[in-house]
Amino acid sequence: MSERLRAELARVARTFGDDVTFTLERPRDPSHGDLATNLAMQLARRDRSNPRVMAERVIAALDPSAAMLAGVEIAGPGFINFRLAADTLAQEFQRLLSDGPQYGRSRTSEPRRINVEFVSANPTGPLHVGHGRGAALGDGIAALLEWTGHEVTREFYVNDAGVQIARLAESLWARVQQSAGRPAEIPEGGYHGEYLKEAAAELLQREGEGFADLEFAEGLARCRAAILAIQRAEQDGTLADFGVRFDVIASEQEVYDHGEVAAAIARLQDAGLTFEEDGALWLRASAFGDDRDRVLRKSDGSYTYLVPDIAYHLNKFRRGFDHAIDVWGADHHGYIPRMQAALKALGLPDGWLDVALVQLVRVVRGGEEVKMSKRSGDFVTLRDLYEEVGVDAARYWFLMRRSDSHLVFDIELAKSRSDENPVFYVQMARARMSGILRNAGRAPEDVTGAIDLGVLGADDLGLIKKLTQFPETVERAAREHEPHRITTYLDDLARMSHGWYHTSRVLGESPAVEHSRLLLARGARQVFGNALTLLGISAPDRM
RNA sequence: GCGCCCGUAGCUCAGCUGGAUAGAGCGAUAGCCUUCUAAGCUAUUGGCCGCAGGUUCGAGUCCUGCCGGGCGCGCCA
Repeated sequence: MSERLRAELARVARTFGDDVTFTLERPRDPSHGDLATNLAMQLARRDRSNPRVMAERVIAALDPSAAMLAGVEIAGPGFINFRLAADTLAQEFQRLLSDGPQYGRSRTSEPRRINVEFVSANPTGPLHVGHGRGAALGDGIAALLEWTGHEVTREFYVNDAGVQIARLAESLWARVQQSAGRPAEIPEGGYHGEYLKEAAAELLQREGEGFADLEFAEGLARCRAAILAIQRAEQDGTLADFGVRFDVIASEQEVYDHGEVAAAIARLQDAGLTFEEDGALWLRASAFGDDRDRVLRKSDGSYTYLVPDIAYHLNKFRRGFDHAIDVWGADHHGYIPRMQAALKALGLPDGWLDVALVQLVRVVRGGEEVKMSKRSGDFVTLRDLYEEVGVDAARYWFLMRRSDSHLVFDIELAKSRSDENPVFYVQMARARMSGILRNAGRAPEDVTGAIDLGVLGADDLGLIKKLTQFPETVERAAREHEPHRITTYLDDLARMSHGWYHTSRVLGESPAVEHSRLLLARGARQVFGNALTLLGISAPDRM
């Protein structure tokens, strides 16, 4: 809605010189008009002149018809406040109705191919609550980017080549031996979980008793493949039931097998970015923004975790992505500088990789914290969580807060059917809109025609304005990679909708009012639905 | 010790590339409503935006130092 005015202001700004940035925003106080700019103050700052005088010059240069303006005034220290032509709001609302499920989508002027990598959990156990937050965030960021016109690939990276998976295979082999009635011990640093006993029993049943008689190397290799398949299937199932699907599952082992790890090392060496010391090979990371240099190849000849990770990111770059976003747990933040240093050293564009961090989640039941201990058994898996509170509540909750703030997940509250539960509150607001249309005996898409703002009151108009802010909210959330802006918007919209529901009767009003309010109910229902869909949350017509 | 994140109302948190008088929910207090779905509305209460400087016409927002909390600082992943 503000784009034409912004363009016109930009044109005027250029006539005063081309290096001026300005904002155009909705003032908090409605008496300040529909939109306000600080352009005159920015120009005055540069020229050391009087902002109010500058504002007059800006206004004189402005073409009111180009921006559909009904009023312009100078206010405060030099703001220019604009009032839009009365039918601007009605026009935008009609666009909401005609765009329907597409409302809120936009086409960026710079569409990019973007890879969003998230969850990427080790295949050594079930996904926990923290992975859930990463899943909701990554999927939310991906959806936002799609909504604004980017081409997005959702990717999951499996660390299937490290020592963790080797320990897991050894542990499983030990369980197989035990199942076959032979003495065997879980190795040092191995996995003691019950699920390995079950996996061992299954394996013996499927492969026959002779499986336990295999030679150690062969048995281990098959245990490794078996446990990897089991864990991957388990994680994929958990994510699929959570509504998250990946386009690409990338494997660390394949990065090795395809020679990419060796190639990455060679490339770093050829570029003179490495040196040898104490029998190890080091990366000169400190020359590229890291605090210190980092080991690439240990003195025992094996690689550190960093190397396949570098190779993997090069692989993503080679696949033609203009931009990559990684979602990591906040406990890995110390890893960012060395990754960025390596990519910079290899000549990737600045800013190519963006790392979004998710803070850990504290789970609370009632008032009591649920301790996350694998040993004690009251460990809450992601599946446990959403089977108890529902996928909708879980996804909404994970996205309610900025990802870099700590999140308190209150299971009792997320389960409750009350207005204290934000998810319920939002879904209820939409269900009420559906209810109005249902009582009117009208399908939403059959409520058509023009809205008449003249017959409506302040609550109606406030709600309409909020609805028409949805597209800019999506754009901003996408630009900042911040899905929580959508939940915050939904919460505001729900509050306004519940208020409207009580003050503004629809059915039984005069035909003109009833018609316009039915249109409003349809529009509100649409925006709620679009926003919830974007976040992967259902939008039921009845609660 | 060094680095990163956080610090906003009693609690949980928003706060738009620096903008006009810092907001919401919950809680508390008072009243209203009893409904197109019961979880609704209004008012009141509540803030040295961690502290101290600085930059700016203007700072919750940017810079510096300090305080408090979390996390990370391995030839682990």
